[in-house]
Amino acid sequence: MNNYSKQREAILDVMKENLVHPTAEEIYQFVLEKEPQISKSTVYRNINILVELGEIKKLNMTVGPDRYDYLYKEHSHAICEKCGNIFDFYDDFNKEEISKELLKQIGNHMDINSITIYGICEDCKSNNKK
Amino acid sequence: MNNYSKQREAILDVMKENLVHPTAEEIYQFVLEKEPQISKSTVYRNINILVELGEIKKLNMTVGPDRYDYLYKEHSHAICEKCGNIFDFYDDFNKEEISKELLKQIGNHMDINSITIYGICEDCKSNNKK
DNA sequence: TTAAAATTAGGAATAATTCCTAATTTCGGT
DNA sequence: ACCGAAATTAGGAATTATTCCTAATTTTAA
Repeated sequence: MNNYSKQREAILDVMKENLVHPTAEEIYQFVLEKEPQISKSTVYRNINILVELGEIKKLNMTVGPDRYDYLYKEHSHAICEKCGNIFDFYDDFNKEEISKELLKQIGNHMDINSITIYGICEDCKSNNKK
Repeated sequence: MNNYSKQREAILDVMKENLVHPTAEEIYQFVLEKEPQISKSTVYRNINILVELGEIKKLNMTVGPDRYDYLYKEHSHAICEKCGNIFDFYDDFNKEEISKELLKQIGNHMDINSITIYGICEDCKSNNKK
């Protein structure tokens, strides 16, 4: 795993150009413009490889399909569990500190990749159509 | 939405008895023992209702299907992105404080439901079969 | 330049979840 | 307790999201 291919390049380019947390399907649609013959399985396979390589990040959604993010700059995410909106969040609270706290509590080291906050956003609170 | 049904009751009971973060399929299997005629769609529908009612929490997984948790006591989760292991995490770092920070950054209120940490656990680090 | 290894397109297969419908259960008012 | 309206159910079909399979093509590295 890790040979060059213009398809994988195009997918990474799309991620760099679109900082909008696209779904796999949306990435596929964007990439089609650059590589009209690309197949969806290639998109999925390469997304997974790029996640594995740490080039992009998978955002685990409560609502709808998972989303992906290119980390041009280290940040975390706050996700609305109702509408799926994602708010970028530049950590002031510190991973190292939380990491130490976590270690104390679960008696287990963990390499922290990200901290995600799940909640209900302002709009969903006011448009409360429950 | 919100009439009594023994099926929904049984699902909530299962969640209270099994503090193991089951998947929807696992919940279905557990509930079958109490309600042998229950259908899977009923399980899915009621899981969603219980999440909506705030009785149980949905855990958004990186690997495998999503999991659910009954919050017998308020806590957060640290999830291994490789093996899917979930570590319960009793917040010492304070939601209120993070909430204020978030507000400053994204200029938007949000009711924080949970904070989830994603990373790679000790075991996956050492058994590094990448 | 060439053989091995990796990647691809395209579509089939699988997994997870939601939707549909007619029958049953629950609820609220009397 | 009875009755009509509203909610819920079982069962299965349908949909959505993702992975897997295969033969052909591309990339790599000697």
